[in-house]
Amino acid sequence: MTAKKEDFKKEREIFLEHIQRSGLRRTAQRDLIMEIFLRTEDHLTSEDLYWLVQKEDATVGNTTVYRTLKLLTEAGLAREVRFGDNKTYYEHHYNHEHHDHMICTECGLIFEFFSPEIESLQDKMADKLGFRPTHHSLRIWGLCKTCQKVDTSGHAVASGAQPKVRMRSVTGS
Amino acid sequence: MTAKKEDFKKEREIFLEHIQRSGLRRTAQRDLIMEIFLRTEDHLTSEDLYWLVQKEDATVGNTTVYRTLKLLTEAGLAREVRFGDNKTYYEHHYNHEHHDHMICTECGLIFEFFSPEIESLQDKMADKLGFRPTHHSLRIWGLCKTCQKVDTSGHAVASGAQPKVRMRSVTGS
DNA sequence: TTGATTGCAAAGCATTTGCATGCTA
DNA sequence: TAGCATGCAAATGCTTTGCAATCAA
Repeated sequence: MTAKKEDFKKEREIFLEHIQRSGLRRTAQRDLIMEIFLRTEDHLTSEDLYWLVQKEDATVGNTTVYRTLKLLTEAGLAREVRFGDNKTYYEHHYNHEHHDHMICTECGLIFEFFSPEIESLQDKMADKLGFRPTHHSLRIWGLCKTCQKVDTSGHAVASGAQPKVRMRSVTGS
Repeated sequence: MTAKKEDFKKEREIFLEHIQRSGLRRTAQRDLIMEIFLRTEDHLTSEDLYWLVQKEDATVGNTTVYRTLKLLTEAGLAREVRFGDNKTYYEHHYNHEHHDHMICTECGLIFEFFSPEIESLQDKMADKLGFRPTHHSLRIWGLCKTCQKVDTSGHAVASGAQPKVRMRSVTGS
């Protein structure tokens, strides 16, 4: 989709605009946190982001990262996702079409996928119940290709649900 | 499905069996908590259940309810569900077919529904990604029939996402 | 009698809030 | 200069754990 080397020009613009419209102020911390968030194509928690920010500016506080992630969410650049481990993850939202997630319970790998058929069936179900849907969340847990092999023959190579690598999206079917 | 007045004979049996197999002990508290859980057809948090238990035996502690819900889950009688408000809800699991949820963001009403088509499409997607699914969760948020009407004309009659009423399941399509 | 169970209080964990200080606009 | 932003520490809300006393088997 965004074929050019991602420069996040539009994203920055959106963030600054949101800040101005809300009567807020642009600060070095917010800039830095946004930059690092934008260049990290991953599902990350506030703490994950905090440590990334720490590497570049150790004076930035935990709280500011939390608050800035909320801001990014309000601005439409980020989206909160939960995967059942009682943590809030954030993913890119701007220019990222709606999608669902598959989560490998062994290595923590997260796939994004999209199925128009599933979407339309969901709407059909809601309609049948007289329900007006605003948003939804579909998550499928299981074992990814790699962990299936490893899991049957012995111990996993990389376990612990830490990696949180984001695979390229798959659209189907 | 279970047409007769629910007596939960089988459920009790399962719980006791699980306790024995695990080398655990049957206690008055566990019995009481199980009974109240079984007779409450609802999605409830540990705290919800705690207060119901309090009404019948005020000496039972919070912690015991937590621990017993875990036990009930292990035994296969309960299942944990999360609706995004950072609380863990429990629903009946034994003899309750797999289903998904629609959650009214206005009144907290929870619908259960099941769509074999959606299920099979999910499996298809997983298969395409070489993913072996173990479980999944589909939740749709929005406004129920009642809250749609109320919401457009003025204030909601019953708001606050508290009721947590469980509607009869709907299967489709 | 033994060791699991209980209930209290305290600890954990992720997240939020209060507040004095610092800094944008 | 006004008042929003920051970062620390403390508070929160849900859940889990430590532990001495209790109780089932």
